[in-house]
Amino acid sequence: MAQRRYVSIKEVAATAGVSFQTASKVLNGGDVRVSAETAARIVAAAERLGYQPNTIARSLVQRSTATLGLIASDATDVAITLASVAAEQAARRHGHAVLVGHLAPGGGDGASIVRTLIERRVDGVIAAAPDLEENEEVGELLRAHGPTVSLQSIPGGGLPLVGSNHRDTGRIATEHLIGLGHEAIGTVAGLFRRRVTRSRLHGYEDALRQAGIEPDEGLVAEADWTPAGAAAATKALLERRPEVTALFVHSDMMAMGVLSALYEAGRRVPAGVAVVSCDDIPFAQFLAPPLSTVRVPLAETGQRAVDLLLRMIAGDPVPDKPLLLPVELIVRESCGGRVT
Amino acid sequence: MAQRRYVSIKEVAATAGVSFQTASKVLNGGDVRVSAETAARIVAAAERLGYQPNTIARSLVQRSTATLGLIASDATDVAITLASVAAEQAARRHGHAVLVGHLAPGGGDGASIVRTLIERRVDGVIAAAPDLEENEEVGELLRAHGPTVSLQSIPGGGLPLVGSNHRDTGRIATEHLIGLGHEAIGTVAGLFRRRVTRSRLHGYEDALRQAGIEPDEGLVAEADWTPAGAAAATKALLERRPEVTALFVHSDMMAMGVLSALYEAGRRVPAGVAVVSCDDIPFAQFLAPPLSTVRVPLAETGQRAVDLLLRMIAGDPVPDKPLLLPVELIVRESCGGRVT
DNA sequence: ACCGTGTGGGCGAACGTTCGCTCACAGTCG
DNA sequence: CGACTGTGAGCGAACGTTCGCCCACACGGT
Repeated sequence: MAQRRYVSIKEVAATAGVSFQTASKVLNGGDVRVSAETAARIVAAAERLGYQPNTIARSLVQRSTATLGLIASDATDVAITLASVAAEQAARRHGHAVLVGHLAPGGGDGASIVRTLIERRVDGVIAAAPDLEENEEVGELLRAHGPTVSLQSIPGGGLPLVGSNHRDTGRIATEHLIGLGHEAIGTVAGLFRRRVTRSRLHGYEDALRQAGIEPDEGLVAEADWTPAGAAAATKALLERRPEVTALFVHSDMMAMGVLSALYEAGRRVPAGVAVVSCDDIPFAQFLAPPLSTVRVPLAETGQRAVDLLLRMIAGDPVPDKPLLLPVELIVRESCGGRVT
Repeated sequence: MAQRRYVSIKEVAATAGVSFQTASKVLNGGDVRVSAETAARIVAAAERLGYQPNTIARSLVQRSTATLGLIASDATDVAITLASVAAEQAARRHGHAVLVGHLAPGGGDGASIVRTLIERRVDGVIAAAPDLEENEEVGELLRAHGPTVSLQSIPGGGLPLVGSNHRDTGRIATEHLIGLGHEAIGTVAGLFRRRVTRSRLHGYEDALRQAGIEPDEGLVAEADWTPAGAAAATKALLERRPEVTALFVHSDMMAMGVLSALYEAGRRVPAGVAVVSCDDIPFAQFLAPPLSTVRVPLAETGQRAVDLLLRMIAGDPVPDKPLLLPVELIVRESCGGRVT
């Protein structure tokens, strides 16, 4: 457990009887103007001594750390975790490590996280935290810093975005409910000040209007993305509009709270109230009843964000349009119908 | 978005009219043998130029990166996510950044992750991936490397551990079920080859024997920690021992699958089968019915691991005994009784 | 014998810091 | 008035690499 003294390339070179720069060439560099035997000797020495290249020193001269920064939210939200894990794995596949920072609840420490990342000279940043949407300072820091891809809008704009079409999501979910014959369709939405929420609400209203149903504000409940918040919002909604027969919920995590509130209120799902949600987190099918939901390609979002970021780092132009991945309705039982 | 050219301390020094070493002293060092006015001038210059210290260079000379490595499992398991997020936040509170690697399913890339961390010269490593328990190579690398704290046993031993008392967990859950009058108590366990599983199973048997009930192997089902695996295991158990009236499940994530399988089999919870699980992940109370579970202090585990790791890095002796945090039964509805 | 041309390897410089020593200068004391 | 002390700042070296230029040597052709 003793603090390991790392062996440097100089020691390797010494035991192989060459200059350390030559050793560097064969061990890490590509410009191999070295005879095969010398190279073999160096490699053998490195092997024997257990040489581990010091990427810190390398980064210093190359001015690039092969490290990405990832800002994630507090992450009791499984959906975000999914995207960020996928992002990390994708980055590693491309030889990059990932430095993470998880926002404290509220997201007030965003700027300090970004500064940490900058000081460590990450080559680029992925912002996977909805809370950042309200953080001006982070937006500025990120824009000033360097390549950044975000998974949600960042104040001030100008940062490339990878995500999904939220308006479609809201529309698809609502249309499905309409198709099943529902008319009093409520929605348990995320925080109104978030774009995701507003887009999904637009999709919801689009579908309603298209079916000739006038949206009713009383059927819209705001919640804070947590199961607890959603449960409370659902309870209030139920009291306000007991005639509601279907609910579009803005995330699977919130759907858990909704289901729980419905259960407590004695409303059966789907018989009493039909539920469609969004995300399709891995255990959505294990809820009771199995959740019908509009699948958002979370893992793919993470990967695509990394791909894009890496291209930007390589010098490719940044896209001017957000990259929106398609969503897809997954029908299970909570909506009460296999009508697709 | 252009690759930002960072301003170095030399530029700051130049505009302040001092040597860069002096600037270094006031900006980052502690040894301030500098007049107040000079210092002010330097700080002002740094401010104006937007100086961001380059920790890469600093790390090189100080031979310490103020960065920790975190190896996490694939992380659809909320419990692990909880611990690792808490660990990251604790690390940051102490001025350390965290480099993460998420194991691929199966955990075969553990060694490559560790190597990435070592090459980046992390000051210490936290292993928060149960899959590592079967990875010899990772054990060796970690032991050879430097300070490491693990949240589960690592092959070869010798690495300090922070966790909870799994045997207690199994005992407490089972005792509660016994106290409610159950006798045919089954268990949906994790993978048998994991220590956690064996310890919890021991606790389960302890409780049974203490109550004069002889453990029945047919009542023990193995699952792979996923909801899907647990659902399948439950189904099989139900067919094998339809007389079972209570189930101790080895994790809340698996409990979701268990609940789902029970629901499908038409067994009501808790009326038909009582369920107690372990972990108490944040949404355990939003399952249907709300889950009774033995709370494992996951976040605290992550924090304590970081505390310990930091102390080890500072040179404190490594503890010879695992640090086991106490667990606590949380009674909700799935067990069918408020008897404590 | 001379010049060119490869080939194999050495070597200085640079990356941006920290660390500790040196040094100039002014003030204080005997 | 000289020696000592303390203060403020400079400066060389080092951390472990990569990068590109330089050099020695051997070989082939004229």
